[in-house]
Amino acid sequence: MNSKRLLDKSPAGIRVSTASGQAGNNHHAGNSKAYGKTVGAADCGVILACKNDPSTGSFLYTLMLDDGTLKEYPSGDIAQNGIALTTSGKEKHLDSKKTGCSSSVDDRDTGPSGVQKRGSPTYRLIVNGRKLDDQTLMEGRGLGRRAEDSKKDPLSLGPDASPEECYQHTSSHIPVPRNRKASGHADKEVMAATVLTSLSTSPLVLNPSSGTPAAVPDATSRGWKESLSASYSSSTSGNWSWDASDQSVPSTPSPPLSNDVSKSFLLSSQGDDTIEESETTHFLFEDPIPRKRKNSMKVMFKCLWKNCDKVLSTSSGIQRHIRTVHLGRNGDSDYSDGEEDFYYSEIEVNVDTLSEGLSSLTPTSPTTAAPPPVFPVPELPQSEPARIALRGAPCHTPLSQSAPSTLCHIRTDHAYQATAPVSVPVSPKLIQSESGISMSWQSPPVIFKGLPGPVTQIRTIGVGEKRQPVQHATVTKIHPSATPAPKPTTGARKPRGEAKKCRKVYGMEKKDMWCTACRWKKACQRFTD
DNA sequence: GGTGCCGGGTG
DNA sequence: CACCCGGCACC
Repeated sequence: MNSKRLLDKSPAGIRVSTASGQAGNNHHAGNSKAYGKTVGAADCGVILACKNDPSTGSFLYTLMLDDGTLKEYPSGDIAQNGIALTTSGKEKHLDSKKTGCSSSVDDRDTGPSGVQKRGSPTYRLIVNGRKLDDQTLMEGRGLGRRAEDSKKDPLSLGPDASPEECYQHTSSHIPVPRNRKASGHADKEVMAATVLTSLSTSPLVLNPSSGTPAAVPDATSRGWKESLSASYSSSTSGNWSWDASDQSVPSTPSPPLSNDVSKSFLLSSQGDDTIEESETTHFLFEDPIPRKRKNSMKVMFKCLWKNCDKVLSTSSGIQRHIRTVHLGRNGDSDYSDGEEDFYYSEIEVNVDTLSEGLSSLTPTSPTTAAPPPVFPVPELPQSEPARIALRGAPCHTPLSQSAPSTLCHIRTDHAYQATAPVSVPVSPKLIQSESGISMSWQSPPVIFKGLPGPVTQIRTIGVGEKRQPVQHATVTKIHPSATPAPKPTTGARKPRGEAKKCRKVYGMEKKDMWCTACRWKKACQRFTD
């Protein structure tokens, strides 16, 4: 279960954009495919997208150069300029099966046909005749990505980066490298890449064409959910910038989790969480060490103009882009009346890691304290360009939906000492942020401890335990009235769980195999109810 | 009576 | 805090 520990690094250098715009509305249509790949070579930037040019029948590769500018190259030019896209893989079957809509990533982990998921082709990007394998690719990247930001980057251009293949790949379909399990980093980045990729292609609220937030295509959602669930099963996955500075932002949209997500998560967790060697369990659920990732945020600027998803690394660049392309102004002039600010968003990309997310999800994490609200992003003031962190993306991307909400609980043997997630039995309608933004509070559909079971919620809700007040405290900050009256149910004992506990499983003679809680005569954390 | 685990004690 | 344990409720 190496896959449980994934996503140590976020694909900072990975930038994806839907060349055709439509911001997520048709990213399954196969009209345009986006691939993010940062190539360390100085003479190459980031391949942002590969899009089909219906007028010429050829394909255009959108490259972001290190200076933040975008250039488009016909596929022919790409080849002529020495950038060739090849693959050594044999992933055809995968591609054809997944018609670009379903997530291949999650299948890798959770699908029944897990075998096929291993051993992805080795995608290669050839730059000026130099074949860049994963190792090479990670050595240096454009977009200001620091070399240490990533050890591996399995996300590469699709197999046979021919236009054909390019065409077939949707943004939600990222080839998953195989035979990379050993390091584990590959999977991490795959997950990270998938998340970012899908995110960037999700509908933008500011995009009029995107319609209501709920308009996210099912396929997209499913892909998201699947990929996310995969990352959940990895036990460590993305912290989508839930850093402290962002907690104060009440407008962080993050729709409630779907049951699918939780289900997937639970299932995967359950599968992983069967009786194992305690050592393994310890390893898998080991508490990540919280770290600061403040300075690991890379700010990118994304054009919000309808049907335009340009992503540039500099504000000036994006402003220039908007002025020239969308506002029809003289591109040479640096004059800016600030109007451009309306048309691009600042995107914080956590270049550090996705996996550290869990570690930061402390009991006071907004995840538990403030369930992601569901609402459209209000118009952003001109004075401050839209600041949309990934988790706060204006659209209800699956990422924002679930990443923070579902990754919040770490299961450890000491988990009982941490604040356990509590499903507050409050109607979503009752919760409203002080800013007037309605928030949807659903009982976390995701059970934190890996072992699903109805009892868990009953238990957390119904019993006044020491751990509960912490939860209430944080909730109260959001909306005191939403907090049920403290239960003075002293003496109320929660019903005994039905699950076998360590004592029964291992027996007294193997007490050292018990979870710590059991050893300490605390509520078993290994076999939760 | 065995078990789970709360509540409290100790270092 | 980590660790331990008395004692009680549940089965």
